[in-house]
Amino acid sequence: MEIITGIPDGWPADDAAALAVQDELRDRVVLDEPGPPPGGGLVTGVDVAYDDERDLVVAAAVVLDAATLEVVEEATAVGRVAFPYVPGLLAFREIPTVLAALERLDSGPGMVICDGYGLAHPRRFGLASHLGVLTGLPVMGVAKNPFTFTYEQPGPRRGDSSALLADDGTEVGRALRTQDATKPVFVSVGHRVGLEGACAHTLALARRYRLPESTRHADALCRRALKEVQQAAVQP
DNA sequence: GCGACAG
DNA sequence: ATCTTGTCGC
Repeated sequence: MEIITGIPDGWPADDAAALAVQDELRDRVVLDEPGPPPGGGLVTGVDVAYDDERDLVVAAAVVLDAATLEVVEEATAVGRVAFPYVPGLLAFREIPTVLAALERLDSGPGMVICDGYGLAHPRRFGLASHLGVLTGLPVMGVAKNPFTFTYEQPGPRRGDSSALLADDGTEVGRALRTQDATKPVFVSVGHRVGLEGACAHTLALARRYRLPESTRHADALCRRALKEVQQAAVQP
């Protein structure tokens, strides 16, 4: 469980190289599929935690039964941080280790839900889109912040939503209220799923808390796994 | 030029 | 993301 995922050969070494990769992959995104029907099947939450001191990143993938919200399977992976944090280039920091965690699952992941954005991105190719193109899986993103985008405050009730807008007025996602009187989450499409379906999945997975159960489980697991790795580093 | 900016 | 104590509230 302490195998460290290597950074792939040819991984972008600077911003310019990363921008070129986004430019090359962006038109492989599939946006004309409605995606898997909400409320059933499998959904997999992915998330990462960092230790910048040791240059480590731990990724977690947690598979849930979308109907019952029961955990079906969990996997983690440890890697080297593959890129600095640059707004708009988040994917290059997380993807190698997230892929490693996904590959360690025995079950098929179904639809993947990640922290961050897909279409809602400066070049319309955020983490969720990137992960989708690399895996071929349906992927959507649920973010906690609006990034650089603007939105009208949605209604106060669970299920109320409003458009998340880019500078040019394009709808790149939705601000979706998942609980009464709590801050909305920001949903966007990654790959092979529509915005309506992505919002429906988000609501179905956020019955009780603001964030979907998938991301809550993945977040808890990668933090736990990171702590274990840190303990092992101190006490060999 | 300056500030803002998913995680 | 991460650094960090207590605290208000269901």
